[in-house]
Amino acid sequence: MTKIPAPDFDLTMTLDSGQVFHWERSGEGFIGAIGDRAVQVEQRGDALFVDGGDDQLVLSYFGLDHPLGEICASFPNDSAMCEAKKFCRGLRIIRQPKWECLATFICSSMKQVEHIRQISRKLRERFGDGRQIKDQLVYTFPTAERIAASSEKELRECALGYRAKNLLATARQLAFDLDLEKLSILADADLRARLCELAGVGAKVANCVMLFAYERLRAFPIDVWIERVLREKYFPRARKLNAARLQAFTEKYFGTHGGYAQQYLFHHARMTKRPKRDKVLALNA
DNA sequence: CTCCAGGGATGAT
DNA sequence: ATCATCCATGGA
Repeated sequence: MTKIPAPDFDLTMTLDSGQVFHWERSGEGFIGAIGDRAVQVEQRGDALFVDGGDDQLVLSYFGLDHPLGEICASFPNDSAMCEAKKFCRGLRIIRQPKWECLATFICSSMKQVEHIRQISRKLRERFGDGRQIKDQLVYTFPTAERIAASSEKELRECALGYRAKNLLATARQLAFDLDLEKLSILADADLRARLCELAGVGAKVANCVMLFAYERLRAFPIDVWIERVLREKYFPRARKLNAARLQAFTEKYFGTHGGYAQQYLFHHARMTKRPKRDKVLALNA
C-alpha cells in the first residue's frame, strides 16, 4: 500500500459525480480499474492510500495535478456558480482512458447515472478481463477490438438497447482505422468535429470525452440537468434558446475552465434538486 | 401506469 | 437552418 498526498480532494464526491461509472465501495474506500489495473483506493484526510496502482498513474487519473485553487478562482462570480463551488469543494475532473470514456458515454444516451453503471458493469463482466485485488474481483473495460468482435445481439444483452448499434460501429472504426491517441494533437474544434463523426457521438458526448479523457478543461457538455440550470439561473424567462445559443453562451461566459464549472453545476444540481431516495426513506421510517 | 433519463440521427418544415 | 419524432431500457 502506498500513500499519495491529495490536498483539496474529495474522493467520494469525485467518484459520485457522474464522470466514471464503475467504482464500487469497499470498506472505507473504493475498488475499481484504472485502465488495465485493479486498484483499491481510500482517502484519509489529505492523503490517498492505494493498493494495486503505481503512484503516478493514480495521481494522474484523479487529476491531483490540476491547480484546483486557480481553477475555482477563474469561475465567474455569480450566485449559482458560487453555491456550486462551495458545495463541490474537492471535486476534480478525472483523466479517463479515451476509449473507455468514449464507449461509456455512447452508452449514456437517455440513461440515468445508475443505468450507466449497470451497463458499464455488464460490458466489463462479459467482455473485460478479471483482475484480483485483495480478495475481490474487478473487471477491466473491454478493448475496442473486443467489442468490435462481438455482435449487436450480444451488446443488446447488456441492456444497451438502440445504443448497441452505435457502440459496435464506433468500436469497429477504432479497431480498424482510427487511433484516438493521435487526435490529441488537434485543437478543440477539430477534435470535437472528428469525435462527432463517430456513430452515437454528438456535441454532448464529444464534449464529455474531451473533458474527461482529452484534458480539454474548457469543454462544456450540456445535458438535461445543465440545460435546466442554465435556463433557470442564467436565462430566466427567455424563449428561443436553442442548443447552439446555449453552447455559445457557455463557451464565452465560463471560459478556460468551463468544463470544471460545468461539472460543479451539474453535481450540485443533481445532489440538491432531486431528494435523495434513502433520505426520504429515513424520514418516513 | 406514466414519466424521465449526462442524446443522436433522421426526416419534415 | 431549426424543429419534431423515434429510438430501448429500467427505475421512480
